[in-house]
Amino acid sequence: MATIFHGLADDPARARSASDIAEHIRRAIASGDLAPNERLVEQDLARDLNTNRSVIRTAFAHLEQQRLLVREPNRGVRVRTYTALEAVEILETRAALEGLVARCAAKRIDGEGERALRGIIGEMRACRDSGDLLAYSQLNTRLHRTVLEIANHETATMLLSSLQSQAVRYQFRTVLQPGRIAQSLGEHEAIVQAIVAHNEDDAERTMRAHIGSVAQTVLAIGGKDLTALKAI
Amino acid sequence: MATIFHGLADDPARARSASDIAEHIRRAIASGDLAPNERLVEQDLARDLNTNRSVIRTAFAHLEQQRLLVREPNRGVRVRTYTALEAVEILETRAALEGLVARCAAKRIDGEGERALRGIIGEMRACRDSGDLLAYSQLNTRLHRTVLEIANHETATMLLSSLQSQAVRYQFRTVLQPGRIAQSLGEHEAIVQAIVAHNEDDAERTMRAHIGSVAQTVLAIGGKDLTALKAI
DNA sequence: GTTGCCAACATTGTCGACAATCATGGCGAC
DNA sequence: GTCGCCATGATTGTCGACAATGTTGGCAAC
Repeated sequence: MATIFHGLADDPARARSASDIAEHIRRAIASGDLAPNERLVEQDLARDLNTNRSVIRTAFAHLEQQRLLVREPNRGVRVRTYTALEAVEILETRAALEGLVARCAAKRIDGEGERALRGIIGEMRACRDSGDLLAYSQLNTRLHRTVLEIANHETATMLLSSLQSQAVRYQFRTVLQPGRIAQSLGEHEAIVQAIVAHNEDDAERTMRAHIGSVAQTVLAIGGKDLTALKAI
Repeated sequence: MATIFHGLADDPARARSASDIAEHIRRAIASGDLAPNERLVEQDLARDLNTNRSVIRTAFAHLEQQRLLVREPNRGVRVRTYTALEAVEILETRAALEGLVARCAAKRIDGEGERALRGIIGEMRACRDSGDLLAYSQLNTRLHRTVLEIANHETATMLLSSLQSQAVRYQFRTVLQPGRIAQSLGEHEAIVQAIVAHNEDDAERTMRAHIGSVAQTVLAIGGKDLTALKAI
């Protein structure tokens, strides 16, 4: 049997911790090296990754809790399959949670946070003008993370990161079609405007509208080939 | 050293699986037998619960992901402490998620679901008249669970159960003060009415108002002695 | 040809032993 | 008397071996 981790088993000599292994497997799932429903055998992974079964087992335990793997008793674990329905569910849930976060951010925003948000919006506008989609996508991630920091809502942050880790099962390709960038920027501007104005209702509403818009785009592009939850 | 699980180590001969052990520890935390910040030693638990360290370790891995335990590298795990701030966060997050769930329930409700919800409301009214607080509290749990089933939203259900498992850290005492039961019933009636009318906006709004009301009650009663997230 | 049983195999679950790491307390130097 | 170092002990992290379990394939009976 060929190794499961083709080129991924780099530096076979180095020992790795359980969380390293878990991250490794997560990437393998994200990149498609591990197919949905594929079975993972503890002994094989231990050999391929130059470690032992205990480490693999604890890594599995973590990934199992993050719903990336499913365990069948006495039969080991499989890569969890995802459905289009589930993609929609994840986006709906993100909308609810990010709405809450935006609301908290609007409540707590201060001068420093306002400067940070306005700075990112400024850079986004530059990207729109230069047409740099990749940079825009990164700014997008940064904007959402900044809102999370301003909100300072540990519980929501944790749940959102859990959703994010499930989203690795989608291929990350940029969803930014021509035209979408302008719409996305407009939505982001509305969100920031509401937050800096301490307008909690508008903050939640615009954030939810934004993620709803992303969902529409994803579904329109994706169909069965669901791509890119990343660029929100 | 005395055993950590006083009377809890019932039937010391029976072997338990990792998930049994995890449930055991969860109860111990909920009941207060394990104090916040208390350190858990793998060897001791393995002895007290008549099992071995491997089982304890996998149980720890699960509880750690549920944020009931925190691990310090090479120092083992502790019972996670919770703060009043976190209690508020959990309620806020529940409100956001249950609002989403209520919305989905309003979208999908059918004749069978309507009968179930109306049945529960009927029983609740009987409890109000008879003053049976305990039965009311159980109906309350059943109502929320039924709404979850109608909504059929796996992702939100999972996140909510994760929040619930964190809430075990609060003492379960009934929060139903005299007078609160009438208010609670009114809120539940409004939620059910919105759901069966397929009114998604109202469903979300009333559910969020309801949980907000619970939060107020909990905070008013609790203060530092936060009790009873259960009776919502 | 089909069905049912049995044996061999593959894989997970369990367990104890050893190694690595961190905290604690004593001892001596200053 | 206080500070810093070192030895000791306690606990987690790692590892390999064995037991339990489920699966697969072959063989025989019908």
